[in-house]
Amino acid sequence: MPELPEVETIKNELLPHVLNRTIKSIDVLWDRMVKKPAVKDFKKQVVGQKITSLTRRGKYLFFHLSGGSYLVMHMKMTGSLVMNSKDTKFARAILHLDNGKAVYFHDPRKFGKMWLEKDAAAVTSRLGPEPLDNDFTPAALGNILSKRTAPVKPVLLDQSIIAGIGNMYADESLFEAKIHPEKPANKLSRAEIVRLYKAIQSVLQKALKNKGASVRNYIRPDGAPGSAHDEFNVAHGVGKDCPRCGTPIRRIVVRGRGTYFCPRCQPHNWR
DNA sequence: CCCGGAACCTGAAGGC
DNA sequence: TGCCTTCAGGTTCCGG
Repeated sequence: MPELPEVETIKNELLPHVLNRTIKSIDVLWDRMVKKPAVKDFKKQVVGQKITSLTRRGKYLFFHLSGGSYLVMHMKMTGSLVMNSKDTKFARAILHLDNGKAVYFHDPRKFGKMWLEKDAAAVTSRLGPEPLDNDFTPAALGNILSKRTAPVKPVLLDQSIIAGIGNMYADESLFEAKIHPEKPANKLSRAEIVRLYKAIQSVLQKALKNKGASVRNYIRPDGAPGSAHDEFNVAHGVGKDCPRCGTPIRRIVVRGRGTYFCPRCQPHNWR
């Protein structure tokens, strides 16, 4: 599902198609995907606008419009953006551009949303730091974790704490850092914090290099899949056995989220 | 404040 | 083979 590496890939690959293009018309095929304003007003306010930039923050995508407002999109679990798609079975909205091309918002599960904001800060002010930004340091991560008593995994998933990490990259990062997903965040040792920091960086960078992970419907704007899932170690139980020690991968539920980990490499080493 | 759970959805997977 | 149930999970909202 689209997390930071997937949304970043969508942004990078969509940009050349949409930059400086004017939106000629919009088909909304599933009204409830438009959060605000009402569909009729939404269309009125978007049609005729030029796309002056495309940016990402966390898992949100921002189309900067010439009028100064922002068309915001969130893919949630099964959304994808495809240029000139031929498969329209799950198309929920279509943006027609003045170069004859069209952006298709596909979403089998209908969780995805798009809406208008006058100010991007309405969305971004509620988000924690970008994990790949320079100001996100091991010290910053340690500071965040030291204030939380919750299990470390749901802390990684909380977008107001760190933006962009979802279920699969949280599992992969904790595996790489050899940390049990249920270990209370404030009980991580200094060494574990550094390992987790490095793991988050390498897991996200590697996924970016591979253009995202194509599990659950994610495809890139040109219709091709990403390949980051080929390098997953534990997410979704891949392989069933730990690639490092051969121990069977375990699945538990942490705060309602399916969680895969190696009970031997990620030991219960507290209290 | 913090937490748990429901709601939103429907394709896929599992059980019988 | 096929019907029925359960699961998946990002975000928001509601209740305790």
